[in-house]
Amino acid sequence: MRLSKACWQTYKEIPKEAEIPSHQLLMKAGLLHKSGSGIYQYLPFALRVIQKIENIIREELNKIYSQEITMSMVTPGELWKESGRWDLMENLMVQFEDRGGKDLCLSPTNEESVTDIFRKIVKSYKQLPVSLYQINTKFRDEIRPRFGLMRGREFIMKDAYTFHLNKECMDKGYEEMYQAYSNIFKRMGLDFAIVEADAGNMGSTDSKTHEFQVIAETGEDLIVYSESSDYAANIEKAETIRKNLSFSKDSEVTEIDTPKMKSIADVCNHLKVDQYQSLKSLVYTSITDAKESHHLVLLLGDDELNEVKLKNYLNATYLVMTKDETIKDLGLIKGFIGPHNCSENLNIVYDQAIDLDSSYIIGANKVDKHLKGFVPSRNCKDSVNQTDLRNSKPGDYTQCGEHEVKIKKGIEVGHIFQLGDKYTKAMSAQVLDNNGKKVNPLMGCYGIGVTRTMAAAIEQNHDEQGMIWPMAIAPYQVYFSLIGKSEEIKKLASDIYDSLVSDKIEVLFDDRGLGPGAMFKDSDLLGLPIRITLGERDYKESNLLEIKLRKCGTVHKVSREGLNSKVKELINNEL
RNA sequence: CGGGGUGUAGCGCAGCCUGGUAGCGUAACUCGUUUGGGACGAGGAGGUCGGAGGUUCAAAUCCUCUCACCCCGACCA
Repeated sequence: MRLSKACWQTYKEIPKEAEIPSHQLLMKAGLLHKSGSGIYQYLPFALRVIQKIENIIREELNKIYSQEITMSMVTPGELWKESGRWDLMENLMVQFEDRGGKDLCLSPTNEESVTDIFRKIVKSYKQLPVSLYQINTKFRDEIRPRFGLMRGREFIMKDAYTFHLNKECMDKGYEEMYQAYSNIFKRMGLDFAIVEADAGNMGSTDSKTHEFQVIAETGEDLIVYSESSDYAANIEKAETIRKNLSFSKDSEVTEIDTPKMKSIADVCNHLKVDQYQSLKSLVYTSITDAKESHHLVLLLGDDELNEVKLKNYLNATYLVMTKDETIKDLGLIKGFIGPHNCSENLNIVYDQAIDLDSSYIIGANKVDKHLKGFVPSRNCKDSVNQTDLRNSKPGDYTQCGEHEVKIKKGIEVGHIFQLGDKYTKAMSAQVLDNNGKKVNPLMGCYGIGVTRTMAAAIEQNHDEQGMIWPMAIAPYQVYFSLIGKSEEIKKLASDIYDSLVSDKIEVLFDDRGLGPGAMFKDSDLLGLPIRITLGERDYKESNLLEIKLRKCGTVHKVSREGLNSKVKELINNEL
């Protein structure tokens, strides 16, 4: 592409709404325009990146015999009513009626559509497994779109679906997809982690699910991992253990004065003990099947509650912190809440890290009083419920107790799930097995956020000057700038450009005649991996062109004859 | 949806408190001079001040309503 013919404009200033590097740089470098909240236009260079990402995905999925299809973006409401998600997802889905009053929606995902296709075609176990995918636009009316492409309402997603006769087959399909995903992100040149994840509403709790996380400072997810083993999990899911805590056991419970000390830090400082010698008492209200119940959640004083774990443990539809007035009604004093002698309307849950036979400082349920020497196994009337509810922390150990964990941030770009028979059952998709018996096949579903991956690649790879694209997904491989204005040098540059193109090198030729500074700034901002400069003055002296690598700044001087092979070598090194 | 904020030229901002000629930087345009890290000079162009209503002789500025967008939370590729 010749820049003199391109529709491209960079900017010196960043639109104020852009807060994170990927959004700022995509706007500044003229790759993206905003159309509305969470809705963007992909300009030519962005589209090239998107297409490269898509093609890598296609190649890897085709290898595992997944077949590409395209499902309609607008789907009939009927399908969603069949699966029961029409009402469930009404906040996320844009729903509307056609002129005849029939319900329609913009697809936020396509389990229903694909199951509908499947049940119309597949009737026999001999046709299984089936693997289908599509890459197209999704619309989710997110509660709060933000961070540019990171959480748009309209976005491009690859969604794949597999159908299997039994669990064994589903596991095999899952494993293939896991491998394909690993290959996809490897080929894109991204630093990523594969982590155990929480299934959310998507699957049953025992089904496998993993997330693919691009490692980046601006990531919204926390990844718990160990360097000495292959353990990695999203913090929502991670179960790790604390080590080297020494507890004591007091012989009796005594009340102590703690005037105006409402926080654990205050009380423990006052008593000169470590915070884990106390119990943190949190009151939560869960709603399950429209029934409300209240829970007192106990954690070691320096631990934090993981709400996802609590929600899963309680099998709750919603979970909120209990309102102040309800806390009062339950006979609790905020700031001095504790598990001793409290209301029978409260369900008490202990975190796994608590040693039930040791003594702790707890709130006394009296103003300005705490209790010392509370031992759960001794001082609780009823049997004690205990489960893992805390957030993992750096310095914890994996379950086996051998590997210390750390935490880093990631951006979720891919997620693979085992769905089981949820949709095939709801939508009566059945095949005959080898006994002639009707069975509901098991499903897996697998997503990659294409546009989010583009943003994540920038989050991971940029500097003060601009973006730094990995070779495999760069809009072009080479930025070729010409400094000079004589007719001879222009002719030479044009010939070089033509020869690069005919050698199948993706080159962006800056023939706009700008000053060198402006060209270099644009080049660094756009972040193509390789920059070639033909400078009239230098070339007359030395007959050499300059090759500079965006990522490391390395410079090579090459002759016109050696240029193409050197560039090809550099490209192949990075692919 | 709750809390906070912002809307003035393509982009970034000032002006608003204390009402009275619509301003700066940058980009874009023309002419000339420039070519290895966002060149310089000169000239011109660009605005329903988010929208509606109100107060006033007079509103970007004060009042009311409204819309859009951004940030913090629940959601997710």
